[in-house]
Amino acid sequence: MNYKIIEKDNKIILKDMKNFEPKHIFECGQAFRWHVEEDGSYTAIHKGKVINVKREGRDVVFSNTNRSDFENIWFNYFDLGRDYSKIKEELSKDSVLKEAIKFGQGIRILNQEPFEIIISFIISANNQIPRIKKSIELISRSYGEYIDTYNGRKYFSFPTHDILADADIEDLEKNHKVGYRAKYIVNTSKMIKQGKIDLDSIYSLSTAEGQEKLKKFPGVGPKVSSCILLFAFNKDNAFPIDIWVKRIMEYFYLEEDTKLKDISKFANKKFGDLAGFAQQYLFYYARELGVGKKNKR
DNA sequence: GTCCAGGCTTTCC
DNA sequence: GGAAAGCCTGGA
Repeated sequence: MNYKIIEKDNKIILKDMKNFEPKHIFECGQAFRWHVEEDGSYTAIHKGKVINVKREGRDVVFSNTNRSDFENIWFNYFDLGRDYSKIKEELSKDSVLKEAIKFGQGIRILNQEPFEIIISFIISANNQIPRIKKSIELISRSYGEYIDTYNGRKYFSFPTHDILADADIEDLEKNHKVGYRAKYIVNTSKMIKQGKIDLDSIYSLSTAEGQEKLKKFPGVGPKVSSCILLFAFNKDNAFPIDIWVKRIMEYFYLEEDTKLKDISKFANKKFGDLAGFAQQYLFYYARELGVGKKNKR
């Protein structure tokens, strides 16, 4: 890797770390549990550990952690084994991506926990990011376990599929603000609890095969399954098409009202194995620009 | 078999 | 009042 690791005072510091910008990573819509602190750092919980991340000049500082957890948990979570300079160089051959990467140069794709991501993206359908975050927080507080307090804020683990399989649908719907998605959450959790679909088996499947399997869950369609594959199962060629990506793809590459399947085919052909990374740069770019609002018919 | 319209909870702008 | 990281159902 292109950086040096220093450990001190319950912190891990990566010196001269490139391609790592907390704002880009945590606000490109892939993760919903990162809380921004007053000093611009971000705090979240993953695998029963609370961590705080901050960029300080040329370095990135990880607080409330140690060498062992960093190597065993966070190295993989933050995708630190991957060469993002190479990915950006390859994608920059396309002029649109070259511009998009200027906006979100510090984006990385996190490796998150499958069950939490499945439920999070079921909630994301026809929803807004602030509200998605709120629902996930409420669910964790009610059904997860208290783990730690950091900077005055309590952190709770995301509940297991066994817990959510037995949750009350009306309680989720009303008190946790997920609305009609509540039954999808409970029924998906039940399918996993009953062993109808083995999540671990998806790691070794192709993207297309994994997508077919995930779409068996209620509330999971083409877009949500693509997100799950990209953000939890390491499928780099998955290309989730939400309203923003649809707009920006039509704006720069295709005509308006292109069918989702055709956008998908185009993206896979154009970006190939890097489609997932391209999607993240494009999504961030589209939202920064507000593409589509001005472009709308 | 594919395609498409309409409905869905609630919050945010 | 419209839109929001869409999906499900029913009918053509």
